[in-house]
This record gives sequence, C-alpha cells and structure tokens, in this order.
Amino acid sequence: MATIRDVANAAGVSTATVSRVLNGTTEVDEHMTRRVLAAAGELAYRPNPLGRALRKQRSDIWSILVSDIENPFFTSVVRGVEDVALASGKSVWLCNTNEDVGREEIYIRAAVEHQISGVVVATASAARSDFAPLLDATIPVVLIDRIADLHPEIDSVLVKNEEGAALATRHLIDRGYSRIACVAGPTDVSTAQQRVAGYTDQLQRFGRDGVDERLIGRDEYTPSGGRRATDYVLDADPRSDAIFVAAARMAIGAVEAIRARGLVIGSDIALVTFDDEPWTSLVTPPITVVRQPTHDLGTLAAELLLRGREPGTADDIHAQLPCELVVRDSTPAVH
Amino acid sequence: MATIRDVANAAGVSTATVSRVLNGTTEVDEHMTRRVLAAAGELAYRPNPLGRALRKQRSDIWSILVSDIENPFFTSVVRGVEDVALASGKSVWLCNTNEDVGREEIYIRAAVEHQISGVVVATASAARSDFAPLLDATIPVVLIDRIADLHPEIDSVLVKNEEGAALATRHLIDRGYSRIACVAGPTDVSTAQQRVAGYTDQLQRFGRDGVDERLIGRDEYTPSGGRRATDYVLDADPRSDAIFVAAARMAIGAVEAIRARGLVIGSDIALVTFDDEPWTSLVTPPITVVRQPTHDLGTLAAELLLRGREPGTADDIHAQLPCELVVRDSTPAVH
DNA sequence: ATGCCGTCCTCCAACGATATAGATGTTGGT
DNA sequence: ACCAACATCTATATCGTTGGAGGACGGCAT
Repeated sequence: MATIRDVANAAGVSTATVSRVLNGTTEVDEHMTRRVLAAAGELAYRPNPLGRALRKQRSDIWSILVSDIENPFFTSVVRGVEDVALASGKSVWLCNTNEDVGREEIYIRAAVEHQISGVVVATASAARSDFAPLLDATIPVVLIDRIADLHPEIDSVLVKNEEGAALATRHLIDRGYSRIACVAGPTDVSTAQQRVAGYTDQLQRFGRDGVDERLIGRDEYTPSGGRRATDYVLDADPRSDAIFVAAARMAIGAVEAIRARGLVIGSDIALVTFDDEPWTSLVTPPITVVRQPTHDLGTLAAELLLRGREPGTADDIHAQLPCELVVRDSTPAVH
Repeated sequence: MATIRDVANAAGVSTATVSRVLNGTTEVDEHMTRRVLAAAGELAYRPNPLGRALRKQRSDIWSILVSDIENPFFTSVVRGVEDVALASGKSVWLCNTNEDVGREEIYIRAAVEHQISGVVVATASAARSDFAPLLDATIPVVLIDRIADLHPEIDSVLVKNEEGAALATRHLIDRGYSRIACVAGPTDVSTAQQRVAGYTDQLQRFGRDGVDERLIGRDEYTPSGGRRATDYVLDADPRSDAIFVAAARMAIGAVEAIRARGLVIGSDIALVTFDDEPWTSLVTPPITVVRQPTHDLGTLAAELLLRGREPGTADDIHAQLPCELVVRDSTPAVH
C-alpha cells in the first residue's frame, strides 16, 4: 500500500504538502495541487487511518452500542444510524453489550482507546451505565431508546414510551377490559420504567379497579422473559382479561404462555404489545400493537452525532418521537 | 490517559523495558518486572491500540461482515462469533453489507486499512464478492453460511443446505404432495443455489411430476421478496399444493401472499421453511421448519479464525453442519 | 539596490508503541 | 587478573500522518 511518502516522492514535493492538498487545510499552489492529485491517483493512495488517528487524536469511526443485537427493534435502529453515517463518510462499528453493564464498559473503554469520533448507545442499565470515560475524552455521545440516570445532560432520542403505553392501556380500558395485566421489561431499563408508568397512570385515572401491583410482571426483554412474566401475572390473578406487553420480544413468550393455559387470545384474553414486528399480524388473531418509529430513531440520533457538540452545554436535545397504536383483532370490544 | 512513557518514568526504566514486561517478549529481571507492573497498575496504564497497531502492522480487532443485520439468522451467528472472540480478548467490529457488493468492498478496504487481524464474512454475492485485498494483506478470512466462487480455498463454515432442502422436499413428497413449489433467494447467493439444488434433486428422483422451472420463484431474502416469489409461483400454477421456502424471512411474505389469496395453510396448501424462528410455531398452523445450527456456525467460524492460518495451504477446512427437520402442522399427510 | 512582506513550501517533531542494535554489567573459566 | 559469554538494559529508528516553525522566493515600495 502506498504511503504519503510515496506520493510525495512521486510528485516531487514534501509529505506535508501532500497532506495539505488532500486535507485542504491551507492554500496550495494550483500547479502543485494537480501534481499531487495526479500522483495520489496514480498510486491509488489512501491515507492510513491508524497513522492519521494517532496523530490527530481522533479517528473517523462511529461506534454504536446496542443492548441486544438479536432484538429486531435495535437492528432496525442500527440501519437508520448506518444510513446517515455512511452518507457522511463514517465507518460504523457495531457492538453488542448483551444487556450487560460490564460488557458495555469494555466497549466504552475500547471506544476511548480507539479515539472514536462518536458513540450512539442504548444503555444496558438506566442506573448503572456510566459514560464518564467518553465525556472525559470529549467524545460526542447520543443516547438512543434508553436514558442514563447518571447523565441527564447527554443528547437523547427516545420514543414517547409513557404515551405509547398509555395509548395501549387506554385502548384496553375503552374496549371494556377491567383486569388489565402488564408484562414489562427489567426495572433498571428506562423504557420499562416509562411504559409501566404510562400503564399505571391510565389505570389510576380511568381503570375501574385502579392499579394492582401483582398484575405487573417484570422480566428480561426476551421471549423466555415474556413467558415467565406472563405466567407470573396469570398466576397472580387468573381472571385477568387483558395483557399489555411492553415489547414484541416478550410478546412471543406471552403468546406461548397464554396458549399453554388453554386460553384463546381475543376471546378469553386481550393482548396488546409494543413493536410492530411482522409476525404480530401473522398470528391468530393478529395482535394490536404500538408501533415505534425505529428507523427514524436511528437517523435522528446520527444527525445529532454529526453536530458533534460538547455535552453539557445549554442546548441539549432530548427528542421524543411519537408512537402509533395499530388496532388489530387481539383487543375486541367486550360486550 | 497514561502512556508507556509515563509508566517508564514512574518505574525509572526505559519504555522498551515496559513494553517487554507487558508483552513478555524477552526475559526481564524479576525486580524490574515488579516495579514496572506496580507503576502500570498505579497509573491504570492501558496500551494505546492505535500506536501498537501502527507499529505492529496488526490490530487485535476482528471484523465480521454480515449481509443483512435485520435477519435473525445472522444475528444469532454473530452472537456465536462474539462469544469466542471476547473469550480470546478480541474486539468484534460488526459491519452490515446489506447484500451490497459495493458496501462489502468498502468494509473490506476498511479492514485492510485498519489492519484487522481476522475477518468472518457472509458474502454478499457468490460470484462477485472479492476478498483478494484481505488475502494480499495476509489477513485470515473465514467464510460463513455462504461461499465465494472466486475463493474456493478460503476456510468456510456452512450448513448442509442441499441436504436440508432435500429433507424438506422429501418430507413433502412423502406426505403425498405432488405440485411442490419453491420460494428461493437470489440466484447469486450460494445458499439459495444449494437449496434449490436440494429441492430439484429430490423432485427429479422421487417426485411424481419431476421439476417444473415455473414453480421456482427467486427473489431477495426479505419478507417482501418472499411475497413476490410466492405470488409468482402461485400465479404460474394455482394448483400448487405445497411450497418449500428457503428462508424464514421470506416465509413471512409467503404466509401473507398465501392468505391474501384466501388459501389456508395446512389444508389448501402445505408450507415448510428454512430457519426455526420463534414465530413459526406461533402462527396457525405451526410451520414445519428446517432448523439451522446458527450459534454453532458462529463459534466454529471464530475457532477457525483463531487458528489464523494462511489461506491456500493444504489444510483448508470446509465445515458443513447438519440441519434438522422439525415437523409441525403445516405439512399434514394428504389422504 | 535594499528592505519588507506575504505566499507557499520544506523540515522536523510529535502521536504511542515495539523491535533492533548496541551498551552495560555480571558471571565463570582459565 | 583477564577475557569471553551471557543476561539484561537503554537508545533509537520506525510505523504513517499532521501541524508548527521557519525558510525561500517574488513583488513592491522606498
């Protein structure tokens, strides 16, 4: 691979001039510019990103830390980030923290050491995720989908979780359900907190029986977590007539658990879940969902990162994108 | 952040000695070793990977190029690779080529320029994917799930696609179906080629009517691709009584297309698909699938990469993991 | 002709690490 | 006591790039 020195020799100039021409930092004579560009083209020269990053103390890589790569919600968000990143000439380094704060720490440290120029992150834990190393290194950070209690000042792009959960819960109330259970994610994840908040708020204000803590099941955002949480709430009150599930990944387990009890969704028990995944309209009956703007979440986060401003300054941005209720047959009106 | 010079000053030795102690390249006096380790610990020193890579001409990063990050098959494979990589102290840089050879090229070049120490790749195109830049830079490569025609010598970890497709097709034949259609992926992807081969082979040998080319629909590995290909084969012969779908992502579209025609899976038409995704057992009727050992695919690929041998030497490895037919209710016996 | 100034280059020192050559000190054999 | 051999350290060049200091040169005013 050709180095900048090869180009300099070929063009009969110094390496600094080559660097100047290619980076456009200072005015360079037009004649020389042409010679340098010709030589660079001839040798198919591409600057070594390692040397450049070492010198400039900053690379042109973005990293995106996702809490669960197997969750289609996040992969869709990632696609959104990528679209913007590639258009701006950034490479995207995708890391899977696996909902593990320890692994998140490893990747954060790696980002600092590789002098990454921007990080998008869906936190592993609202309470424990710590981005101080990134901030200390003045690396721009944008939180996505989930917030971090330790860093209220970092730019964030969330969905209106509370509103989305309220939409779903209110829908169930309006359709005449009274014993509405909630299958939610881990207590240390902000989306789970907010969705439970939206659920309880609506029940308190409009529900016939108010909130029953035993009807709130919390577990991890996975199919098996959904199964356990559903079993938990149905054991607590077998007369539950509706379930609000806070994530499609959990809804897989919820459907399994409901059916394992011989209950029929739509007649014995209503079901509404977050995330409009393809399979939700394929099962019988098609499931009412709260659709999240996944791709937009990613592109907006990327655009904030492009601004590359210092966190903690006055103009923090905390975007909240709206969700949309898609009514299907799993939540028929009760006569 | 502390540099190696800081450690050297603190320990009262040269930077070379610090490097030696930390890398264990040469024998170092025990007394000095202790001083260096103490200083390094005190300063929380961690070597700068950029400086190290620049000097050593090799980083400790693996990159994994995946053709579609939104396909759960690949994310599961990625998890397998990660498990091994993290256990061996490698960082994993996940890149989404989006089934695009151009984007694949970009990431390949990035891997060379960042002096990546190993690449796992699911090729974007069997015919056009070109890994010469990696091989020229003596970067170990392992192909996963899909092969590259240009590089038969590169280590690969595939599933027995032809056998899996044969299993599914033979199952349909044995159950009494006679007009069996095939919904397959793009012609330039090796898995699609192999699965179609397994399908046609069984039909030729055991099918009542042999192979009808019009019953083979090819499109991209996505839900909408599956929908189009299914419409295509059902238009070609509305009397088809079974469909073999080559990927669960396409099966989503296949189910939609079948239902849009008012046909009922299991009674009007049988359905079997590759990939045991959770939703396949949730729909009515549960779908018969060919299960792939996704996670094992990833761990095996990572282990081959750990060997880090030169491609083209005599002991190439071309692993082929078996698939498993999981019979459910979408393929009942015809009376 | 001289001095001054602006323009545009070149030279060189970093960035942080490692590998090699060479320096230093210690040990042991004669 | 001397020298060889060995062990073990330091000094330094290098990886590829960029930024700052400084120099060469031409043009213009005096």
